[in-house]
Amino acid sequence: MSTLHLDLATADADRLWDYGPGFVRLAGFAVGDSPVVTTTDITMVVEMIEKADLVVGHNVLGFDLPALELYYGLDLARLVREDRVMDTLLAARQNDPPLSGKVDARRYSLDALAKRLELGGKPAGDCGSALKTLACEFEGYDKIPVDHPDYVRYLVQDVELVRELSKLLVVDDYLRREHQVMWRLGHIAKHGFRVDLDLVQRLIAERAARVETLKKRLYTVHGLPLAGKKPHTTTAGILALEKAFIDLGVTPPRTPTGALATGKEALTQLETQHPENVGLVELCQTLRTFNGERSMAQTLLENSSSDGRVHPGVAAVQATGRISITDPGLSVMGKRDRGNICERAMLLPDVGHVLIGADLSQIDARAMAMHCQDENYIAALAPGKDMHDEMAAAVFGEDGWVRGAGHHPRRGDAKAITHATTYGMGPAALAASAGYSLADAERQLATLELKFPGLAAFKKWIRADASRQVIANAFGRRMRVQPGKEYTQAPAHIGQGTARDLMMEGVLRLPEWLLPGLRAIVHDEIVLSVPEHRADEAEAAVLDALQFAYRIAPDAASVLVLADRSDRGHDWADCYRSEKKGWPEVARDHRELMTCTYVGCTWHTTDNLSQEGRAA
DNA sequence: TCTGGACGCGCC
DNA sequence: AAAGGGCGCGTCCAGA
Repeated sequence: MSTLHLDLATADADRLWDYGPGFVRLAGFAVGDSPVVTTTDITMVVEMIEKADLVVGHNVLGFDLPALELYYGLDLARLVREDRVMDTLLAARQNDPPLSGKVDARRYSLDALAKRLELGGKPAGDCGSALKTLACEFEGYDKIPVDHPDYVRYLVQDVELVRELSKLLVVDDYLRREHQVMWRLGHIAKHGFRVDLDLVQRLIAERAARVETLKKRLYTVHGLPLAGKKPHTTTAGILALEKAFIDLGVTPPRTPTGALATGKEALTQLETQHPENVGLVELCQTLRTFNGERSMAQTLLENSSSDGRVHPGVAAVQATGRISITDPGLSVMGKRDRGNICERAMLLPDVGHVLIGADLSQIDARAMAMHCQDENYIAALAPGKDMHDEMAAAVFGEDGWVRGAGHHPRRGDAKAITHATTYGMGPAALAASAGYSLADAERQLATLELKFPGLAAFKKWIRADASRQVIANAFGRRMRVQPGKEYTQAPAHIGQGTARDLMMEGVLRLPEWLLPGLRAIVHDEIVLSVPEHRADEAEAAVLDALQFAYRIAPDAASVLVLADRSDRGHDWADCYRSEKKGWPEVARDHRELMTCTYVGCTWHTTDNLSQEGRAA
């Protein structure tokens, strides 16, 4: 068995996808326990990799091997298919999972791991690491002489660290599966998402104009400063705003920490409390409009490569294992709001392609059902049933609901309660968010416990289990729970983490010809760009992959995983035109009209039309 | 000049 | 005793 430990020295890592030849500058490798070799003969290293039984490296699946695939034709698909890659970054996260939040964001670098495991750290320079120091000195990672002794020493040390680290990491079945998963998701970064740069430019200009108007209004009417991107959140702006509120006869709203509250909630509350105060209502509305201004178009532009595409980062860094897509953050693009769902119109299928998509139905609830094995809960998720109707019937009774003839009148309330219970929401918060009395909220949560005893028992068990700090989901993903937060985090991690792995099960079941078309994963949704003439076939394949029955143990009851497909789109927003029937502008056909007569259309507004006509 | 925290927006 | 989870990004500010 020959194991090759690998690390590359490259130009700026951010430019992996568009730097061009010369990106990989120096390779360091060690076979087994033999000394580390460094070389600029990258072709030779690729040949060594293809001969090795196992290639080991830190983030090799996310960086080094894709670089060698892109620039040197490495057959990465084969390496992964034959289980010949071991990524110590993936392994480290499974071995020692991260807490939620940002606290653990820097715990998994090779440096940090080496320090934590006492493998001997790296000497730090002026700019941080030794490598950064060199990059500073020579003004660019791609300007460091490849024979610089510090550069070579750094690379040698990294390969040695990888080798030592790999000896300490446990490889389990989940980790092996995770390598397959992350290789597949790697196609999202590799191929990128095509951007409508003309539309991006137009939206940037329109936003700038709107922001200017808002700033001027706050300046002339309320005496706020004009400087800054958000004057009302600067020190001077806050002072002026406090004065404006007092002048308008109200006490300035506060956040829990005592700062001036300028958020949606506080402003809406002020408006409802003082509807007759015209000046105040105007101020609140202006501030809310300002808060709502986002710069997604700017972000897309800044992350676009020279190929006219964004190549986002894709990683499983979250405490639950959920997939983060960043730079740009595709998972946080507009969807629910009429005002910003058209952000997705900036993302396009490849030329000659259409975008297709599907989302998993109530996947968090199904994940909970699998784990808790509650008969009633599983029954509520049976095919043909509407889960929220069933939950409504369980909590509120069946009065006023005729099965098969429309939804339960309190379906919407039940939806919130189901969500609340999975995440451990208490009666007070439920009452506040849903507008119930405390007693009603208490009764509803209690009813839920009675009707779904298995669910209640499971939550109790997993909370206790979390006292060991690390819990595992049905697939074997290990998830860290913060001590003290077991009550809410433990069930939530199971719901989210298993939902994630069910989606990844679907990704693993996708036929390989679809992988180059992968464009985004948004937790329970998957988006692909496929050739228009193969769209039927692709949609069938995606639904087939995403839908299956799953049992968490040989003797457990199986639960179905079901998916709904979205529309074929000529841009990403276009995929939701039937889901958002009331918003005609979601459809690309509508957006291409010169003008429209729909009241409330967020595309054909007078502001937009006055720019230069939207339908170019 | 850079970085981390706070805040507030958005997504699931 | 009570307890809503997980994120990314832009902006501003304080502190190094």
